[in-house]
Order: sequence, then C-alpha cells, then structure tokens
Amino acid sequence: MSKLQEMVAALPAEPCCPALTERELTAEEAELTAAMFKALGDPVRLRLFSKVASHPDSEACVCDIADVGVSQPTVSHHLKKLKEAGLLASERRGTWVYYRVEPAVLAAMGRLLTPAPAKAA
Amino acid sequence: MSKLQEMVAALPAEPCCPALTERELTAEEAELTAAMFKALGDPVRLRLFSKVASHPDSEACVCDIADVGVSQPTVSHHLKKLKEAGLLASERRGTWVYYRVEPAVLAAMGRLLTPAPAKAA
DNA sequence: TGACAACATAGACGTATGTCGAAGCTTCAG
DNA sequence: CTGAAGCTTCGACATACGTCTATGTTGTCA
Repeated sequence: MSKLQEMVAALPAEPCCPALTERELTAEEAELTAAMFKALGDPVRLRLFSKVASHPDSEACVCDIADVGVSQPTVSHHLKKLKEAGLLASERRGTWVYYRVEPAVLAAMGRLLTPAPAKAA
Repeated sequence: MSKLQEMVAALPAEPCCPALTERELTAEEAELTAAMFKALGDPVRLRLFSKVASHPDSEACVCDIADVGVSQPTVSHHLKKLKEAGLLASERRGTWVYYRVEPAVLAAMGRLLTPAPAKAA
C-alpha cells in the first residue's frame, strides 16, 4: 500500500477537506490534497482519467484507453499513479484489467474548488 | 507572458473544458487543464492558494500568507507559478503586492470534476 | 539622498518525474 | 504444455521541479 493510500485511510471521514475558499488548509491537509491534484497535473494522466471517467459506468479496460501517444509501459505507469492517488481502482477480469473512477473522491475534489460566496457589496 | 498564459488567451471561451466524465479530453485540452491541476499539485502552493482564497475578498498581501515554512524567495516562486497557471492575479499597492484568486478559473476547475450522472440501473 | 522594508530574480544543487526498451507475470486458446 | 495477448515491473536516462542563498528592484519615509 502506498504512503498516500495510508494517509487516505487514516483520514477522519469522507469529506477530506473544506473548500479552498472556506479556510486555509493545514499542512497535513495540503499534503494529502496536493497529491490528488498532482495526479491530475500531467496531460497524459489527465487524458487517461478522462477516458476512464467518460466511459459507460466510469470504467474501462486498459486496452480501450491506451492510445494516448506514449508507450504501453508508460500508460501502465500513469495508471498506477492515479490508483495510488486514490482516483482510480483496478480489477482484473480474465485477460483484461479494468480501471474505474472513485466517484466519492471526484466529488470531494470538486467540493474543494467551490468558489467563495459573493461578498455583500 | 508565459506559454501557458498564451494558451489560455487563445482559448475559445470561458468554460475551458467539459466535465472529465462527459467526454475524453483532447490532447490540447489536457495540456491546458493539467497545467492548472499541476499548479495546485504542490503542498506549499496549495496552502498559499488556500490562504489567498480564504481571505476576505479572496485577496491577500504576500506578507499575510508568506508563513508556510519555506523561504521568502520560494514563496515568491510559487506565487509566480500560480499566476502563470491563471489561478491568481497580482497587483502592487504601494509597498505591498496583493494576490487575488480568479473566481472564473476556480469555477471552471470545479466543473471539470463534476461526477458522472448516475446510470439508470 | 540614504536607509530600510517588501518582493522579485538569478544561479546552483539535489531530487523527483516522465519516458523508453527489455524482461516478467497472468490468463486463456489450442 | 506451449504460445500468444494483455499488463506490470525493472533499470536507465534526460529533464523538470522545489529549495536555498545572494543579489536586484521598487516604493516609503526621514
């Protein structure tokens, strides 16, 4: 189990962190959250994630998404990173390996980016 | 002007990209969007951004947020990165420099992370 | 003008990251 | 029991990144 996964497992509850606009993150929260953003901070990984996310049931075989312009080992490497960040889960079904997005994590990240409420003028 | 800022300026409209779950991103979209996630993918930058975002009017002087455990030049370096990614804007007011979050960009990123609609069972 | 405060830039350095080809592991068809 | 397909792991390499100290720049105030 990756270090990040341990951190995730040790978290109090599902909603990891408050919106970035609500209060400043603690160092620990920032460490955890930054790792998730970092995972999406590579063009190849972002495309892979988007390919999985936009598939039916948010799930896809590696063979369905591997066409992103890099070698197959590199694809595998990036999928591993996404998995370690908690964004994807994988499961082997016969010859193929399927990756699926973790909807709760996606929602949590979206919540982080909630814009600040408009100030009373 | 940074290369990224040029890319941003060349974009068609405000809402950069569809939700990641809607359709797969093109290589170009992924390049642009990954740069934004990457900017938030460092713990120090994420804390700086959060500090600015959680200040009144989503605006803060460097001196108000510089206490994140790294040297002053490093803070300046990270703020520059956030600015180049289009997440912050800066303005000098006398002796101090104020950084402000770009609300539209924050909202656009949040939209990217919209979870997929639940499939009909 | 000079001194100081607030930030930014420059240069250097160690580490992390993205990429590849080669080799290894699983599973299934024959 | 092969052999092949699908994926992962390994090892190597160039580049990018985060950090620091030293130095610039810009503005204020006496």
